[in-house]
Amino acid sequence: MRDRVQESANCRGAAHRRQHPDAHTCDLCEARAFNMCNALEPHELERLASIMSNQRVEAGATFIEEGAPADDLFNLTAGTVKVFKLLPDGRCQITGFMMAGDFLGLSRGGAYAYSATAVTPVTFCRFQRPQLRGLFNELPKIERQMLGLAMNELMAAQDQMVLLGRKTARERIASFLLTLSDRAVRRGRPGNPVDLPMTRGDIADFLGLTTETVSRSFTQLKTDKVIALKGNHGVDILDLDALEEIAGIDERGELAFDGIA
Amino acid sequence: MRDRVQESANCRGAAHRRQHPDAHTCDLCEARAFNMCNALEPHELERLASIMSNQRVEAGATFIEEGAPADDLFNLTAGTVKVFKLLPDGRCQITGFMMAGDFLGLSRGGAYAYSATAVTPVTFCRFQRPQLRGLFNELPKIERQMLGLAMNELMAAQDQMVLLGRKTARERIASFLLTLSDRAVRRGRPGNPVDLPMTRGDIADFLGLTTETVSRSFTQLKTDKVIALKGNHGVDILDLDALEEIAGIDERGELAFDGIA
DNA sequence: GCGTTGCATTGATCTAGGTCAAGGATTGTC
DNA sequence: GACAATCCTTGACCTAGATCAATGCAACGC
Repeated sequence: MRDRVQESANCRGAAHRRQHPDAHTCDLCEARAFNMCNALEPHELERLASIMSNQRVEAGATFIEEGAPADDLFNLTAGTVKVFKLLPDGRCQITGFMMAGDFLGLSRGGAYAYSATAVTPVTFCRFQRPQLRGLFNELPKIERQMLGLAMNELMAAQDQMVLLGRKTARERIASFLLTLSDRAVRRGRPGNPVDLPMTRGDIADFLGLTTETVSRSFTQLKTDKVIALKGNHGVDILDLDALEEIAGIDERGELAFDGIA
Repeated sequence: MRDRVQESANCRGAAHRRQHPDAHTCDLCEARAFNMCNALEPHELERLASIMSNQRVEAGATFIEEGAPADDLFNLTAGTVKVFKLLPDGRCQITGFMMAGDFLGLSRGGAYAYSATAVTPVTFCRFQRPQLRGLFNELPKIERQMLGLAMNELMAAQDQMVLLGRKTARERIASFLLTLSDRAVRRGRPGNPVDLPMTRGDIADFLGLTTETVSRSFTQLKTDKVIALKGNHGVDILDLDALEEIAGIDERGELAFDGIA
């Protein structure tokens, strides 16, 4: 979980795209509709593509390490990434699972503010900070778009604080499933058989629980006929109303950020 | 805690400033150095002041209510505000204590994403969203500044998730004291006798604990000679190293956001 | 100056979820 | 397609912090 990704070693497979980044790359991008490129015109997109590289990392690769020099910014185009922080004694808190369209690379004092590990194979656009900063002046639209993304993430973080501070294990699991379902829908995928690419341990580290409690809560919801488990990485929502009731509603409803308002 | 503030009823005292907002108002602003006005030239500041109103609310006043139409944005200039969310059954999670320079008024789907109540008497600049949005086009600097503020808040939120998800009661209290101390220093106030304007109940709702546990943790730290209590609203840090050790370090260190990098 | 009234502290007890320990089920590899 | 390596589930037990219940204290109005 802690080995740094070597570009040369881990980014095969996307190499040809990396060497010829062009507008075409962006045309095919599945994340296009909900990331910072959203508002850009074709020629602006080309400008953006000219300063980025397309990369791919395998599941398990840690490509951002908390405290390391924050040279780059990442925009996910496919796959799932866990973003986490460690306490000195090794306790882990996952602060978010990132998916297509999400941004990565927050820095504080020039160092990454968190670590990031691929949960599935992942592809992303990689930007060098100075170049991206230059582009901000050229295309202020991007900055506005990023502000929107940041605000959305901030609201998601606040929901997560409510979850971590005040919800029971059962409520946390219910909220988690609904959130994942919503995110899938927003990305044009089915919201019902919920896809759980991460392990029970990851879910535990995200929800402030232990693997055992996560497992027990799943079986409890299964016993109550609210969900059905499809292997380790899928969940069927059998009774959506019940699940929402358990979760305490609130997380549903559009996560749409309205400009700055 | 839930009564809506009536402008006419609660904003006396600042009325004359509200009717004549001008650059002078901003000249005297104590929050100037660390809020969104930071980067503005005098004439730009004047432009900003022309679309805002200065207001004051008393301790206990709830001036933002979750779910209400998010018409305005607020920029605190003095005092402390608690930002919180409620679960359907009344459980409360405070997602942050806001101070001079902080922004308030995040919205989702046109409605405020949280409630905000003044912990002490509070003053703020109030903006109507459409007007502020217009100004963004005119002064993109503001947008950049806001992006920085949002990123900083996001990092603080991530630290808080680690606290809520993985820290013990004792560690939470230690972290909380250090964070408050740092924020005071960043605002040019003494960092050592830490000022706690909020109640034990508020602290509990922020740290995901109960009043009793907060109280017990304070007395425990007092017994260990790490802190001394100065009444209910002040704490002397006697052994900073010990406190940092208990907190798990990490939150200290500049919260400085580096542009977008 | 003196009740009143919300805080804060402290104690006794309870419990949700953690910890420890054993199997079972998947998944990937050769 | 069998083995290894994870990952998941379940059970027995334990503990940090919640809950319930007094009691102490200090700020404020009159």
